Amino acid sequence: MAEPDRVAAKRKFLDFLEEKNLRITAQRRAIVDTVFGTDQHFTAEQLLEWAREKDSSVSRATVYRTLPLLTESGLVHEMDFGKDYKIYDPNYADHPNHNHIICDDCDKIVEFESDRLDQLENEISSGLGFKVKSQQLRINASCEEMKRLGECKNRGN
Amino acid sequence: MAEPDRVAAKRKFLDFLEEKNLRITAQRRAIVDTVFGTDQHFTAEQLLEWAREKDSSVSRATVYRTLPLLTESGLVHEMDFGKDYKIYDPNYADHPNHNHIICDDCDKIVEFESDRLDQLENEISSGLGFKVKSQQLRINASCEEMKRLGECKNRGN
DNA sequence: GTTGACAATGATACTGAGTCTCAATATCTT
DNA sequence: AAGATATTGAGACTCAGTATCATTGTCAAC
Repeated sequence: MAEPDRVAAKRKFLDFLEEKNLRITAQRRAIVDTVFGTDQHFTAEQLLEWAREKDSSVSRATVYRTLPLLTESGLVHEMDFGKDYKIYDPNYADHPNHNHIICDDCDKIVEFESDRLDQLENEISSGLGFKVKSQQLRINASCEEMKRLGECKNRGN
Repeated sequence: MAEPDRVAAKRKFLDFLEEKNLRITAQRRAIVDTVFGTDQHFTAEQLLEWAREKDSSVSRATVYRTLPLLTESGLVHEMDFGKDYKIYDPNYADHPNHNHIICDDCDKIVEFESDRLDQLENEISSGLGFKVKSQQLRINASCEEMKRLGECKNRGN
């Protein structure tokens, strides 16, 4: 969340490109600057829009081509909340394995981490004969009740 | 999983339709018979194909119209594993709140339940000011390691 | 600094799951 | 049997994401 982390993440991604002998183009720069210039979740379409503000030549195709590189590098997390589009999370490097609560009332997404949860998942998986590669706990919830009581506690997204 | 449960689920759904003043048509019968005649996970397109074997007049539109009724009734569970199609689980009435491990190697899906997990989820959610409406833990895993050791333990799907 | 191999690009056609529309048909009530 | 209306199938449509391809940009070798 702090500025240095973002800068570090950006550098890590540029290193990642270099390692794979991929070129650092103006469009990729615009996309990467956008991604690591926010801590908000975003969709591919939003990323296109934002990146175009930095470099109007960025095309939809390039955004969709760069997104897999970002997730492959481990710096951005791709998430599927059952909508017909995917959501990307640029905070993943800082908070690996975090999970999400989606409020069905106000569409806000709240992140949380839990060591107990991670531990439980590993226990269950190995008990079933699997090695966990990734996990995603999605909780669809309602803050309606909370609103009734006052402010809903979530911090937006 | 026993036969009586399937029959019960089917009756529950027909009651559900009646309560909502919805009609029991030949097409819906074919769809319902299909859904509660298997314990396999299925996609909308698979359901269409199977239902058409019972009644060739079943249309894609009707399948897509009936699916939300099935999930609304609580007897079928809709799941999203990050593919571009949804997967439906007719075992939900028997095993509410169960979760899934998807093997990235062989695409098999294994179900599991955990009271400890349910409890932990509720704790976390209410701590954050939410009331859980539904939850879905998806674990992407590998049985590659398990295969190396012998048979992978999962029971297919 | 030219050159050339080839990575990367944008425009656009395409895919495929799921939705919408609407005229025709089936169901249930009375 | 008749009317009110829920339901239907066919097919047009949507929209996120993918594939294609001719053109352009990058970088290493010279």
